[in-house]
Amino acid sequence: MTRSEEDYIKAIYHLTEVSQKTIATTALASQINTKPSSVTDMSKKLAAKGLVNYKKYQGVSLTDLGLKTALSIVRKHRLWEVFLVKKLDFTWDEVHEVAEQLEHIKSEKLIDKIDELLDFPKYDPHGDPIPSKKGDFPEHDKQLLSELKIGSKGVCVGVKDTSATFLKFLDKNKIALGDKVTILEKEAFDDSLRIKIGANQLQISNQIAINLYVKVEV
Amino acid sequence: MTRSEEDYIKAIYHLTEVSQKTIATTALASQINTKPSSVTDMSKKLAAKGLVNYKKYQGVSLTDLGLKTALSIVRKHRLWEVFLVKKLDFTWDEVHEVAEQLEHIKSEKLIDKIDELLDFPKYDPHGDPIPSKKGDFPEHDKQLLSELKIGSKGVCVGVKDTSATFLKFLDKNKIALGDKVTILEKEAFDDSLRIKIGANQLQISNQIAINLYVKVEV
DNA sequence: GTCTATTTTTAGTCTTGTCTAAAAATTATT
DNA sequence: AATAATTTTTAGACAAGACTAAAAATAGAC
Repeated sequence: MTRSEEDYIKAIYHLTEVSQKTIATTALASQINTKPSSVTDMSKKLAAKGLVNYKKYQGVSLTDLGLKTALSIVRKHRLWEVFLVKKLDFTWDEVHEVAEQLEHIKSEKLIDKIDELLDFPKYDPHGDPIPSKKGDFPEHDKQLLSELKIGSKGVCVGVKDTSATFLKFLDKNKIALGDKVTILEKEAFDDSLRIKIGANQLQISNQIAINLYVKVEV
Repeated sequence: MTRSEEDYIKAIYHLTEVSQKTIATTALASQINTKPSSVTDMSKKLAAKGLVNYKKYQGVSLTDLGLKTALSIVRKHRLWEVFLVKKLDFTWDEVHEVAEQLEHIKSEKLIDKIDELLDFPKYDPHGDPIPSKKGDFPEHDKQLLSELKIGSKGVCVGVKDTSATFLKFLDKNKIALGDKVTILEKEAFDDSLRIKIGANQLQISNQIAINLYVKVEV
């Protein structure tokens, strides 16, 4: 598999996570920063290799083989991210670009050993689950902070937006994965929330609340 | 720089280590497993980028910029090799192929952090010196085992042939870098040597002796 | 010093992955 | 249901890198 093919497979996978059904040519093109005509060409090639289902004018979807391939790439990406943060002191907003390169390294032994070195982590630095070698995901009953009722408590477990901007903003506000949160108040006017996080109280905008995942205490 | 360009630069560097002068098109082609005509094309491109000196029919040599580039790639390659052996328990005959991929990862921070994690090693698992960030090499007065006189003592510090075949052969004979050796006898007939290595005695062929570097005790 | 033999370069082709512009199909509108 | 708008595909072109075959230059042999 070429690097480009892997990028397409991964992009299709990520789009499928949100929209379920087949991925439209234009959607894939914009995800991958290319033109629809290029996507059409590549779709044919990937279909010929048995990685995607493709019918003219109907977009693409991953085959079982394609899904397996995608999961292997996602696994590598997320394991490398953990490695960068845990072993090399990268911050969580720095890891993406480098992992984007490292995910294409071809060596099964390498990634297995990295997994072992990290003691088989289940989540990457942004709280995204790391598929196992077989492709299974750890189950996680996370929900967006914005969905919680007043008074409910939870623990921050992930971010939906993984942009450096958002991550640095969280750092600045001393919000980190693992922190305990309680919803104190909801402001109907702008959907902002007053929360207790760790020992502090904080007023956070809806924009934050809809991008922060929490695991609710039962 | 593309991956291909980096491969050319590295190959020119390695050929220069042995032969000093300008590198012939055919020599470079065979090093890189390609055809002379492809080398000519690439030579022009690299010359246009200021990485090599190239004049028709006269081969190529690295410019200062080219040398700097080569050293940076060699540095990355060798640091990754150390990482694979020290942190991930790869054997010294397994590391080359993977390092060949990892050396192309573009992130200055990444390689600096790897360097730090490994505590700034000076030699790779085969005993080859690791250039510093600035491009300086640790000095090393090594010589081939075959060049030693009877009775002289030394320590194994490197291998000239880094093929998996040779490395595994050394493993099988319990010869490792760091081992102390003494030349006991030289067989004029086939240039084989009887040596003391660690606690054992061993008869080794000239083929081994001309591929094993030792640092002589003074 | 001429005449081979070898090396190197050129010219033209191929593949991968991309693009633009135009044509075809699908979807939306009324 | 017919037409307009959008999406998708095709056709043709281009850049990077590589290859083959032929031409040109250099090196070696006598």
